[in-house]
Amino acid sequence: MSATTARKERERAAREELILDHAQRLLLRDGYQNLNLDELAEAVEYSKGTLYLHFSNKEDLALSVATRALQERADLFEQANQFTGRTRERIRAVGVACGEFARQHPAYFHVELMLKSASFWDRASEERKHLHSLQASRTFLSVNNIVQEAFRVGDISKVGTRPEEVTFGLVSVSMGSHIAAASRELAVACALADPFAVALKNGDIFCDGIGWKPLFADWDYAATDQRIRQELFPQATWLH
Amino acid sequence: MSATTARKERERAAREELILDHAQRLLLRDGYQNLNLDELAEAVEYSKGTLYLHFSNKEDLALSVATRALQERADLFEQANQFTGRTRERIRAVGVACGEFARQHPAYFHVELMLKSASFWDRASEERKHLHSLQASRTFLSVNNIVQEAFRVGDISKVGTRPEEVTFGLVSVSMGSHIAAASRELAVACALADPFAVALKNGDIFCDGIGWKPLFADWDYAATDQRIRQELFPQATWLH
DNA sequence: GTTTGATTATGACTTTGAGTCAAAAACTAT
DNA sequence: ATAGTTTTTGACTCAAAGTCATAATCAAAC
Repeated sequence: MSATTARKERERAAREELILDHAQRLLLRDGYQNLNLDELAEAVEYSKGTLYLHFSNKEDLALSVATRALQERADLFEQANQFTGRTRERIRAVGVACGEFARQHPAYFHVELMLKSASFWDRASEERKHLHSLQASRTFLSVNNIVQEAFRVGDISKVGTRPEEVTFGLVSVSMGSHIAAASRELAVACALADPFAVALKNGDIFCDGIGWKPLFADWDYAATDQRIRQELFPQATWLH
Repeated sequence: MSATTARKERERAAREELILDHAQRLLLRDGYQNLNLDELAEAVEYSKGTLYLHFSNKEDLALSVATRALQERADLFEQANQFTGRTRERIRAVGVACGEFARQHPAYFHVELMLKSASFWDRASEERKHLHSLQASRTFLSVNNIVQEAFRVGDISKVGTRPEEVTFGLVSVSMGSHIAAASRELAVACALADPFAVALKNGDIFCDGIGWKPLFADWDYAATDQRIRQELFPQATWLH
């Protein structure tokens, strides 16, 4: 690749990031339905045609926004995987990372939900779909690795249950909690103080339920939390 | 109200059901984005204008489809509430009802997810929104009643936890499991045999986690299941 | 520094489908 | 049968996604 082509490639990538930045902002403000490509073109100061040089259609664009966020999430998960300690402390680090991500990206779960609509996957390009599933695998493996090890070292010893079932449960609890917390009506009905904390708490209950040692009552997880925050998120400001 | 007016009202209601039936079918086949009102008008053999005599816009129509399904769900939940036995057996009856509903309405969770998109609630009519929240309350209360009683009789004795938090957890686990199970990729990665059974299993784990007595290991829940199926769903055919 | 051919960007245009409303059809009461 | 009222219609408007012929820009050769 010549020097010129390399520069062009860089410029193209930068423009794509610019488009994604604004698309994310508008998506967050208006939702997918009301995302207007004429307005987006206006915002990034390129023509609508140029948008289509990057993305094959609106779904493809939205999927890319979601994938970029998912990548950041996967990065956080893998970082959390570096945390040292008992396996249950490590899965907790992933839980905290997940909450931290949700705090920083209040719209992410909305976007992810949007992706569950079948029509999306019909229209998005194969390439973007592949990139998305790559990042999805990274988050899945981050969790599953820890669960596997927990079985290996005997911190989980539930007979008749495969590691993947536990991973599936953890993902379900986490996803469900965040989605449910995002539903204002339910959050109000349940008088939830901190919708992010509730996902962690539900995770604790689930882990206790499968008997993942050390159980919540048998360990100082407040200390673990503090260590997680110091080691993994030293920059973040913790209000509680 | 005169006899004529009464008849007209009946006819109008019947037409609305007809529209909702076909809308549900097309929504299931094509998703919300690709639901075409011209095609729907064609299918129900009324003009497009007539659709707008019933629903103020496309979102309003989709919300109505969702509400109708939710009503059926709330009916099942309230039926399940009649089940007699220990509180944990009763919550299990609700769980089975939830799974039975998911089996009968494979699209429901997709539609419910769609509703989480903010733009929906901006455009739907106040009346339809109210009807929806009414049905949502019914399902919430069905679960919350049992949880309250479990605290009252001492089957749950977790200090520092309010009943509503437990209810929120149960809803999260159930919703999360069904959504996660609907995601083909994850279900395949985890090699799930029965995506419906997994929601129940996750519920068991969660209940064990909060120490809801009798614990899963201390009671013959297979027998409870059989009783639930005989008493609540005698008509259904059980493959397992 | 000008020409030329290739690449890239544009925005006017096409198409699609949601939502409207004046006119037509159907119904009701006298 | 007729006049007045209500209901239904589908051609129309309008907004926004997606296209593509043309314009602008760029890179290499002379």
